[in-house]
Formats: sequence, C-alpha cells, structure tokens
Amino acid sequence: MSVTKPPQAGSEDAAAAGLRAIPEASVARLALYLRMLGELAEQGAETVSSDELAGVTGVNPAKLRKDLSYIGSYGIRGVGYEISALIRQLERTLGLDHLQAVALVGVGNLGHALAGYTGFGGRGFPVTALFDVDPDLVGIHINGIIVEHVRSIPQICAERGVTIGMIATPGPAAQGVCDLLVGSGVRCILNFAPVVLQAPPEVEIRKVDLAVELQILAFHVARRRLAQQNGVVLDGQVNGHATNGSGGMLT
Amino acid sequence: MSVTKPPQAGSEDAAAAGLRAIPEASVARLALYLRMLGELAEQGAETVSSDELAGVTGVNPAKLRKDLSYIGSYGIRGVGYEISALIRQLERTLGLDHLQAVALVGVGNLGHALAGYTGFGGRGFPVTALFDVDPDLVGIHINGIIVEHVRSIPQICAERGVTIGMIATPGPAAQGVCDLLVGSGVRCILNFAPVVLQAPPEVEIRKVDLAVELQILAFHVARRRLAQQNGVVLDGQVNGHATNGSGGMLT
DNA sequence: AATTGTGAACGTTTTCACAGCA
DNA sequence: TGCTGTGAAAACGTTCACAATT
Repeated sequence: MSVTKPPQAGSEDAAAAGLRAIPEASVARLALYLRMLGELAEQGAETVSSDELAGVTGVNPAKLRKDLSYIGSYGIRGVGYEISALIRQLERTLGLDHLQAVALVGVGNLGHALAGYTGFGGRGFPVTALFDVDPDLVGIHINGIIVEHVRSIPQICAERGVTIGMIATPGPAAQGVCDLLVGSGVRCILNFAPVVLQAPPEVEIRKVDLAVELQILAFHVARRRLAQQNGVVLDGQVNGHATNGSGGMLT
Repeated sequence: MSVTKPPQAGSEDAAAAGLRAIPEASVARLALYLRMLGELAEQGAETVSSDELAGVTGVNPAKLRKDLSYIGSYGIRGVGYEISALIRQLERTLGLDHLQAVALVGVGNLGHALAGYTGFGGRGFPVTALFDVDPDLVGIHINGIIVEHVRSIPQICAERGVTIGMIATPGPAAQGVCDLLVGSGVRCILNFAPVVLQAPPEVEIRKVDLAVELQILAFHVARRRLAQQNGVVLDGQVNGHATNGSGGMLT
C-alpha cells in the first residue's frame, strides 16, 4: 500500500486515521464488483483475475486493480483474487458488516414500489420505517411495516437507529422532510424527489433523478439523429443492427 | 465560442459537424438547469444571472457559465440570461423539441411505479408501450396503455417509433430484453435491472442501480462512524445539528 | 456597475506500462 | 509465465480570475 498522501482528503488527519483515500468514483465501482463477485461465488468460482472481473463488470482492468488497491487488497500475483476474501473485504469497506436501518419517506407511487423492492442487494438494508402524510396511507402495512406519520420521524428514527433516509415524496415536500431527517441525526440521504436539497455539509446526499436520466438519453437520441443526417460516424459502428440475439430467454 | 478542438470526441468529423463538444457531465447539469428555469419562469422571472441559477441548482457559478457556453449561449453581459430563450435553447440541445416515445419493459413492482410516474419532466416523454412476460399482466391497462407481451417488442417499437427503452425486469431477464430492444432499433436504454448489459457501442446505456446507491451511502455511514470514533474532522462541521428547520410544511 | 465568456491553473480520474512477486 | 500493484503520464473536469461587453 502506502498511499501517497491524497492532497486534500477532507481534512489533514482524516487521511492519518486511515479514512478516505478512496476516490468517490471508485466507491461506486466497488459496490458493483461486490455484486458480481457474489454471482461468481454462487457459480462455484474460488478465484478471479482482474481481467475476468473487469470483463463482467465492464470496467477497464487497470482501473479495477487500482480500485481494489485502495482497500488494501490481497490479490495473489500470477493467480488473481480469492473471491471469498475479497467479498469480505469489500463488505467491510462498504459498511455492510453493520446493518443499516433505512427509513423511507413518501409511500406514494414510487415510494410504494421502493418499499417493496427486494433488489436492495439481498441483505444489508432492511427498510425499518415508513412515513407519509396522507391519512389514507398512515396506518397501513407494507411488507409488514406500518406507515407512520411524518411528524413521528424524530422519535422513530432515534428508536430504530436509522442511518439512511430515502425521500420519495413529491418535490415540494422534500426539503421539509430532509430537514426533519437531518434534525433526527440522519446523515446519509437518497433523494428521489426532483428538487435540489439544502443540507449542512456533513450530510451526504445522493440524488436519483429519473427525469434527468431520460433527458440525458434524449440528448443522445438527438445527437444520433443529427449524426445520421450529416453522415457522421459517432463512437460505435455507423449503424446496421450489429450484435443482438445472444441468449434465448423470455419466450 | 470557438471550442479548442476536443481531443478525441468519438470521431474526427463528429466535432466538425457541431456535434458532441459537450462533456457528458455537463449534459446532466443542463437537464437540471432546464427544470429550475421552468420554475423561475412560472414565478414570473424574465432573466436570471449565473449566480442566481447556480444558487438554486447547487452548482458553482463558473461551472454553470461554462456549461451554458457549450450550447452557444446567448447571455447578456451585465444582465444575465433571458429565461425563455435559454429554455428553448436547452430543450433543443436536449432533444426535447421532438417527442421521445418511451417503451417500458417489466411491469412488476418497480416497473408499475415507473409506468405511473408523472415526474418525468412534465412533458416530452410519453410512455408509449408497456411489455411483460407475465400472463397475469399482459393485457391489463396501466394509465390507458395496454401491457403487451415481450415477444411483440420488435413490431410495436417499430410501429410506435420508440426511441428510448427502459428496462425494469428482474436481473436475469434484462440482457434478453436489451437484445430485443437493440434489435428493434432502439439506441438509448435506461436500465434499472441489477446487471451489466452488453450492447454494441452505438447503443447508449444508462444505469440506475438502487442497490449501488445505498451501498455508497453505507460507505459514508461507515466513514462517519470511524471518524467519530477517532475524533477526526471530516469535510463539514464535526457535528452539532447545524441548519435545519428552514420552511414549515408537512404538518 | 454588473455579469458574461473563457484562458489558465488546479484537482481528480483514467490509462499506460512495467517492476515485482507467486 | 502470468498477474498484481503502482508510479508516471494523459485525459478529463472543475475552479479561478479577469478581460470583454452591455
């Protein structure tokens, strides 16, 4: 290891304490590696090389190795990585060795789906509290959890040790909910509402913005249309229905 | 303008045709500016300065100006940007002056919510086709649209001029669906399934991965815990419940 | 007087290329 | 021999600071 002193890393001694040193961009990929390693383990593999893991994750192998080097990886030169050990190490790094209690605020259309979504990495993220303001929703059970009124956020988050909040309210309600969560000690928030949340800098906010995602794709559609009109070659082949038809499924 | 020759930009003449030249990271922010400009316009504003718009979007003002310069902006020095003109220009850049027909594949838990989600930027993205394999779902109507069988993807996407596909199937089904969409001429895909899709390079794929988002937050929770144990100062204030309580809402 | 547009500095992330090790 | 781990270089993105312009 030895990490050549990351220039800014939050504050001087954060680095000294062995914290940080992992670029944000790498953290997102570590989560992806972890998932794919789980699948490889299920298939009975015991070791994997950086080239193989890079292949299934769509990441450049050198980048992958650098990412893994940040967590002080124990690869074996000439062989690869021992999968089970790497999984353990990734889980520790990503904080998945502690359970993270998640609170979800807003149980409307999207929120309801999130409450029932099982794709949250198998285990590790029990949705522990549900909140809404709608009297028709408060009191009902979803997946065995009762929906509470938003005003109960402070007590219930404290009682249940909530560490992560998810906001799936309509836009106008989101900032108020954010303030409540922050006031209750929640320091990490995933925001699905189409607004920019204001919060103190020690609060980590991530945003999932479906409208923005679609607009980015629309931009690429427009680019392609323009390119085609002008007979310009973009990144890939020109056109002509390449690949397709790999594996039969879904009759 | 004049753009100092972006070094790689897909291919030589793509830049020559006036395409690209806009960094991917900027495109995502342009979509955000557009939304906030819409809100400002509703409130009756006619012009906005880069500082004001930066304030409400949480973006650094210089970055914002650079982003806008990519679209050949018509700001007025000493005054700011004329909101309606800027909106028109952003819509053109983002391809929102053409309607984009969207197909959604997978109408289970999450997909059902997406089909009914109205937050998709007001207008511009009519969900035009729904698909699933489940016989209990095929044939039902959601928001006035009938759910078709996945095997009909090629005909229906062609008939309805689908330009954007959204995949919200279980993981194992996603690659097959992707192949079908690509084979039907769809070149832009938004993937909610927890797998890495393989597709030819001319296909633009974006991924929304809820499990990964949560794991990134879990990493930050773990970091904070460690930092607190070690008495280390991270990026923001140490702690002590800063801000909070801005606007009263949500009784 | 105020604010844009942008060259240049800076910081971060990616990629290369190869030394070091099993 | 094959693959990891990592310095160094390149590419990319952000921020600064100020000349240009209304």
